[in-house]
Amino acid sequence: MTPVTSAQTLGSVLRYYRTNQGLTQAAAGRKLNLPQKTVSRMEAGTATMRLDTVFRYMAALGLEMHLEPRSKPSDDEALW
Amino acid sequence: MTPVTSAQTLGSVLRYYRTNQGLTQAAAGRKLNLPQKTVSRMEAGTATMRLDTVFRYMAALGLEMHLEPRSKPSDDEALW
DNA sequence: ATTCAATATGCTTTTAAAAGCATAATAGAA
DNA sequence: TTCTATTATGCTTTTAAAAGCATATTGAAT
Repeated sequence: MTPVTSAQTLGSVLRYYRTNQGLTQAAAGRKLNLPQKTVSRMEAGTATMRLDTVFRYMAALGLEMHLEPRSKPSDDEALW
Repeated sequence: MTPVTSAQTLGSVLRYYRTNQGLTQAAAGRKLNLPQKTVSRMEAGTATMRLDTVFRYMAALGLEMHLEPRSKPSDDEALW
């Protein structure tokens, strides 16, 4: 759905999917040994987060990523 | 196209889009002040890469990201 | 085979993430 | 408003990315 071009937006999208599954940060993180603290930072949109941490969290939420050419010049607002 | 669930696959996909645009690592990186070295590491699939570095490179290539539920249990092979 | 462009790699400094230890702040329900 | 669950944040150690300096290696063309 929402195109992601920043850590901020990525954080919101991840939070969206987590809450949709009725999970707390701690519960989601437990699945792949990510401490609640780290989940919190990631959802907050920390830009310097490590890539593998993001992929671990995506695995915990059962998500996959797709890359494609940008549709609009810069549409990186959170929409929820 | 290819679902991305790891730094490795992400690297291949980024490389795919770059070469498709007839760009060298240096040329692509120059657009957002990423040294060729960093582009090389990213395309090689360095797992510990920083998230903002990935987004800068995506911007250089005019790409956006989309997250969605995983289609298959684990389909993270490069397909090209 | 040579050559040159392109990619991979090395060393160093500075900067900060990850996670273990935790507590503080906040939101949501009764 | 008062609990309590949830989320945000703090300090420390260990580990490594980013990028400036560069060189080594590889690949593609003639």
